[in-house]
Amino acid sequence: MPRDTLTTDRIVRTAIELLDAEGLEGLNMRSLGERLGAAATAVYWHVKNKDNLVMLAGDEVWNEIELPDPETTGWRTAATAMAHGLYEMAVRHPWLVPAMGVHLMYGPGKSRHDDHGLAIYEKAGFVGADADRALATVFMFVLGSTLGESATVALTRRLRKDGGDAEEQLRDTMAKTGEIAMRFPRLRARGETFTENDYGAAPDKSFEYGLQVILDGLEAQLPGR
Amino acid sequence: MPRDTLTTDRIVRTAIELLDAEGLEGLNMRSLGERLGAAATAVYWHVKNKDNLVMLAGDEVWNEIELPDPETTGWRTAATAMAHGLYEMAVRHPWLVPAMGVHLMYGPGKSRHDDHGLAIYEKAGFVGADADRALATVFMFVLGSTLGESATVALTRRLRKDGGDAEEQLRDTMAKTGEIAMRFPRLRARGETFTENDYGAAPDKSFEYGLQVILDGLEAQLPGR
DNA sequence: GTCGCGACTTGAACTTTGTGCAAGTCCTCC
DNA sequence: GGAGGACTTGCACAAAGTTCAAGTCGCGAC
Repeated sequence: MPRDTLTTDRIVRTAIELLDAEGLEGLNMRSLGERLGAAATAVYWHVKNKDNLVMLAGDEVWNEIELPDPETTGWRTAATAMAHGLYEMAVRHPWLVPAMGVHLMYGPGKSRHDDHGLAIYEKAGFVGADADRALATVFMFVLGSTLGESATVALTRRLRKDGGDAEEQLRDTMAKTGEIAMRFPRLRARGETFTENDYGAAPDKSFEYGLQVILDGLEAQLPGR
Repeated sequence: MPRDTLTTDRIVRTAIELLDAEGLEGLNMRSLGERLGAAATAVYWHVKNKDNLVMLAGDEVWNEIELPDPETTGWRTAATAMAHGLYEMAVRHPWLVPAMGVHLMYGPGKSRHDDHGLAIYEKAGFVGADADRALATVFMFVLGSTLGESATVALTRRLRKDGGDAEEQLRDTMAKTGEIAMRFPRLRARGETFTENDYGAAPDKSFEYGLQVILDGLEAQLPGR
């Protein structure tokens, strides 16, 4: 029986927990070590450095996404399901998309996902590089859509940490946003319908709308109508 | 004649320069101070803290985007131009999109851009919340599309800073990526066409493809055909 | 069994960086 | 010319990433 030792796997899983709870800038090696019941620096034997750890974590989470079979449901249903799977995963791990802008993510997890995505669009009738482009179109849209959510999560976390006045500061931020918006006619027109959770409530509907519009557009590209 | 004093404006412009040159994690208050010819902490009189500075910078850059007039060119041309403007701006400032995932960006610059975007889609025939959704669809796609570029820039900068072996490490990274890809049938099939600058060359074409597909999809939503 | 070696862990220490603070300097207005 | 506010500075501290030399543990060879 080997000594109760750290493994890269356990480190990555714990890092993901910490990232989910504390965000990208909340993750630090000391608390990671504490959570693992080890010295902070013990991690460095298993993982090159923090950037590397984030990359490992940022690949691992792609494994959470279920891969629907396009044979049984049709490609469009499968594509929708996969887009939703990605969206929900990215919202569950709000550090992922920002991290993808700083570290090139690649690895078995993302590759598994990409490969299946290609399968779906090839099944739809896209050939060669067109399948890549179709996949990328949906993909980039989904990732972009989660940016706002990530920022909101990060903001509320920061406010909560700053002190008890999270509510007040959030209201303050919203007020300033609104005030600026008033200077622009179309934004002002919307301001009258605005509620403070505009950033929190709208995205879901907007995401679904955009996704279906994009799939419409892709469908129109297919040769067989 | 007032003393040659710092202004928020000059601070923000210098911060943008530094962000462009060194990236999000390369920006630090000491070198910013040095560049400004002032003590690092002098900045704190004008700006609350670093996060705040990044938010100011992250709003300012939106002013670089030209706003095409949909009356003279037609909405679709205008929408395409605006999407390109945003894409190029985001590539010029590769720290922007990652930062948008961590800080809620808002301010006069982004508002100006958003307002004009709404004008274009309203001109196209989208009414009320549909204009917001149409704009958001294109928008999120563009932002998502720049993520990969941002990451590549950040990676090469990190490699260059680590030492002279940037080339070697980049090749190493690519090799590992390829090796993993080999385990998945569709990725492997592509691997044979792969060149090392796959990440650098493909995006442009892919972006244009996706953008036009999305505009097709949006056009199909319009009542008057 | 014990010796040795490689796998793994630890604690101390160094460095970088964000930021608060008290003291300073400069300008303007009375 | 003095008072007060606008702005700047240097010092100092704390948080966090990382290195390193010195451990400790367990297994296989003799």
